[in-house]
Amino acid sequence: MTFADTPLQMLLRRLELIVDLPEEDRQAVLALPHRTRTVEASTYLTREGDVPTVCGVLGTGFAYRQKLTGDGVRQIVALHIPGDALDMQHLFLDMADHSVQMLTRGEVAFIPRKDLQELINARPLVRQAVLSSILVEGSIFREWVLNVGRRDARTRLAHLLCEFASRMEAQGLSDGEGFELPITQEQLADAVGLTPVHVNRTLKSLEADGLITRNKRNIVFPSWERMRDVGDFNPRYLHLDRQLSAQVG
Amino acid sequence: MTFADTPLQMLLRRLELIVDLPEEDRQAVLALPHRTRTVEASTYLTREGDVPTVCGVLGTGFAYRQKLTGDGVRQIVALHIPGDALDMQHLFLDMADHSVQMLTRGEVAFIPRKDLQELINARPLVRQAVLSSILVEGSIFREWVLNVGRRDARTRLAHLLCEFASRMEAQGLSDGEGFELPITQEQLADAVGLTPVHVNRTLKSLEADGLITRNKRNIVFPSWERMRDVGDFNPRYLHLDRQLSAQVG
DNA sequence: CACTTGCCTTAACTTGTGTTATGTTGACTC
DNA sequence: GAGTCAACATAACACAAGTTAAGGCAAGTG
Repeated sequence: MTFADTPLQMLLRRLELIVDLPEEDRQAVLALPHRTRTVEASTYLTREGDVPTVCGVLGTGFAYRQKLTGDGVRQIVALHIPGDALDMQHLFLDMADHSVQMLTRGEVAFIPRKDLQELINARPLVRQAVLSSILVEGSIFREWVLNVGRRDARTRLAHLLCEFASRMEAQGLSDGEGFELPITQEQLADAVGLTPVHVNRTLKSLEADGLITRNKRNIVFPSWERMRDVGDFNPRYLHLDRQLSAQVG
Repeated sequence: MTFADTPLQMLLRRLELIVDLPEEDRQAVLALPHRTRTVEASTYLTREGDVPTVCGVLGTGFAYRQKLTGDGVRQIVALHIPGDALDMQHLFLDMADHSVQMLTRGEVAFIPRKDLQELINARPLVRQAVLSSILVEGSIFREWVLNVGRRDARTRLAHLLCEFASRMEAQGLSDGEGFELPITQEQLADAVGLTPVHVNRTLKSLEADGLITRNKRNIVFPSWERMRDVGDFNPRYLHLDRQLSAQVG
């Protein structure tokens, strides 16, 4: 685990989880114009209604996407970990339909959208990798609809924790069973469509049943298998296996 | 409204809602190899776990995407109307993470996935249109997470009806205020994450308040404005305005 | 025409989650 | 080291939505 990687290196690593890239493509990704900045927790990277001009890439720290109902009730619709691109979802759209906000302080590389568009236009394999990762995000949104629509509080929370752990591990950011979930219970509630009070009850119940151990915001699964069962978690929708049959040409 | 259009013509119309295409690109879309078939209601077009090889395009009729929890509870994660492509979401993925099923009988053109991939590789503007439509679908998924996670039954149902009406109108399939929603209350329940009984209660309450008029499965909004308010509906997330700033090059 | 079937409707009762409110803890500040 | 603040914790109560069950109705079918 090399936490010293630059955001673009993190992005490249992510893309190479999807497709093998020739050296020339790898260099082209790393050569993308960008400026890297450290941003504080709760900084907005994109606001609903904005015209997207840059695409942020998370090097360190965490972020989330959120939407609001007409009377200001929040729903978090995605959580992002280092290596995630934060504005691919707006890559070809004229106006942001949701906001992106930092969950923690972190390092973000901002790539002009135009350069990213040009890169994927010029390089079919990079394009395939980027498009695949966009589609995987779509798959995660669908799973969230299912999670919020059809699972009870306990299952829903466990599912979210499993997803987070899986993704961290796939990106090489988890050393096994434990991980830090740097999120308040209120934010957690907004991610699973519950109230903070009920999230608290439910976390305590998971803990009482020995399914998780908490120490501040550090969470450990004593048994992955049991968590997987309780959370009705099947990682298929994360498409973590390398994409093969989709090869271009 | 020309209902006699072929599925590919419907698809082309959809793409041209997003970007203007030169004649050459239009011909290329229409020349995509395909076979068109009439399929019965509840036919599966894709099953979770399938390896995607074709991409269906709806010419007539309606379809939906669904996922199941581990104990078989269903959540419908998308509704599709004529002109929608039904497997763009799997265009670069190796395995289907959800199922696609016909809601009604309808005409579907099946395009080999490979040919579609080649088309968008070869033609930047077609690519931009297809990618935009994939991103718009992603935006709709996010709105569904918000809808199911944070809105009460009444608002949630009204929102779904507004979305459906808007999309039908954008595709030129609605003659104004009324439309047919060819869906059972049970399916509606699975789309909004409620029980059929509660959907029934809620529809009746909307009807009692004069917000909708029902006649079999035909629904009329006496006042769009009031429905929009009750459903907390802002069509921004549908990105119905033509995409301009995203022009390639 | 009786029979089935799928869908809609309604009612009585239950429950998971929301609401409101108060208290506790630990970190930070002046 | 008293004061402030954000986050977590807990309890009592309320209610929106779930559950179960039964009846109605229209469209098919033999």
